[in-house]
Amino acid sequence: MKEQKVKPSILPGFMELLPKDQILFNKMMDTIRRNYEKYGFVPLDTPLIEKSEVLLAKGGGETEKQIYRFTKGDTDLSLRFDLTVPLARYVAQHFSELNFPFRRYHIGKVYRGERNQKGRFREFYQCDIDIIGNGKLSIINDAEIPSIIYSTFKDLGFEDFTIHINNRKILNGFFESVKVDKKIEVLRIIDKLEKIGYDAVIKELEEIGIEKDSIERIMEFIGIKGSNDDILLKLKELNIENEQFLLGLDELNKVVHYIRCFNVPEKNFIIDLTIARGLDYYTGTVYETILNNYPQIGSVCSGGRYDNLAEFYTDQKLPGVGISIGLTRLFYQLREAEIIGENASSTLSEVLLIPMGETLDYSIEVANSLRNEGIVCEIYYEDAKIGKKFAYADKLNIPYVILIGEDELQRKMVSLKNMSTGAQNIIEISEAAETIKNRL
RNA sequence: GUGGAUAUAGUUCAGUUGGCUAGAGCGCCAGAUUGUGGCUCUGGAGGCCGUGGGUUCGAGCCCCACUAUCCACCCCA
Repeated sequence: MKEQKVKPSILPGFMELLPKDQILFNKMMDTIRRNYEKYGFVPLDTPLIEKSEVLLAKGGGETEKQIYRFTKGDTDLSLRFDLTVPLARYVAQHFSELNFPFRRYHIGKVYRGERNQKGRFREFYQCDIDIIGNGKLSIINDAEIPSIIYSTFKDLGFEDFTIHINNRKILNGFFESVKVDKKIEVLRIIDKLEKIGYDAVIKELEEIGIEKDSIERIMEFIGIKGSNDDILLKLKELNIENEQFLLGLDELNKVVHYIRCFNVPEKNFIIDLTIARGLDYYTGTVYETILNNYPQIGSVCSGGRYDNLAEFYTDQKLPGVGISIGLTRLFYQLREAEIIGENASSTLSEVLLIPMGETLDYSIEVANSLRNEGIVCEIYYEDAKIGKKFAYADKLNIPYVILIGEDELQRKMVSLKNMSTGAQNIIEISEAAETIKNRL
């Protein structure tokens, strides 16, 4: 009788990686963290689980349906579905102990119980930065955010990407000026322009009952193209007298000005009147970042300005601006597109030490010396044929092997083998360390 | 929540109009004179063919139900 085994599997929508991918993933996360810290953001970590009353304070259908919610005893618990709501709670709770503007970054997992789909996960990492002001927050912050995006994606190894920038006030003001009241619906539709195309947008606008005349003006408006200065000029020349519109245009002018001060190249950011962001809490500047060689991936980093972060937890007026990188999705899609992962290694080890015969004591001594030099190494302790030990180094892509037998022990030296060239010679430990450190 | 597909070895997939003991690649294990990996060769392990019912002399294949997974819409990172 065979024992019945439990099938090893994880829930759909949860991603776990093999070592070679996890190493890449962690490198990306380190790069993002380093960039966030470079701009003076402080780290924050909050519980994965929050009280349901806290997470659900805002109410509203879509997110609420996606929340993982359960009870333990009498406690009503929920898994966080983003990092912004916990931030709001945190800032409201510790308001008196924090210094404003509060600049924090937060890298962590969030949970959404959605129907499964390609590139969509139920558990995924978000890498957020937000700047929260007490009462007010300078528009220059809105310009610094793209600078951080630029620096980060540059460091991640991308050259050709564009940060699309828009301002909700301009959109809202414009809609008011053409007498459109279904602003949120219209925003959602024009946000889809890139995806569904010009004609489909018109069709959808007709379907929700927008006047032909208004549709024409909307399409004309979102069709405004050109350089950043061109667009700013064209917007001004629309001569719209709406207060919101003019406020938004003024903000956008300042944002563009200061982005240039931050030395973000002109080719890496563009005013794009079609991006709106679905989320209804954005009130000013909004961002989306597109990798130009892979537009099908969609936005890899998005965010914007909001008026009041923590209105459900405090009377304090806390405006903020922030962005989020969906690292899990970004990584997944980069790997799917075979942009990364080509020559990935399955280990961090730079060298494998293979002891032969009674040389373990000496081998450990060698490993100690190498590690003191900052070299990542491991020793193969198991009893096996030498061929199997070399095969281990080979399969893990460990670039060097150090072979330690009786001969090496006697001479207090090591045999260093370069696994890609096959070259091998007996040298001093210090010389081996130098060789390994100097590779590439 | 709505719509559409799929389910065979660890994995990716074959499997003819229903017919003998269900196959292949990759991976895994072992070997090809025991101080040398990749390449090659030889051998081996590994399957309730998603689950339950039905049709049939006979079902991996046909029918029904269930379950699971995937894809798209909605929404989002």
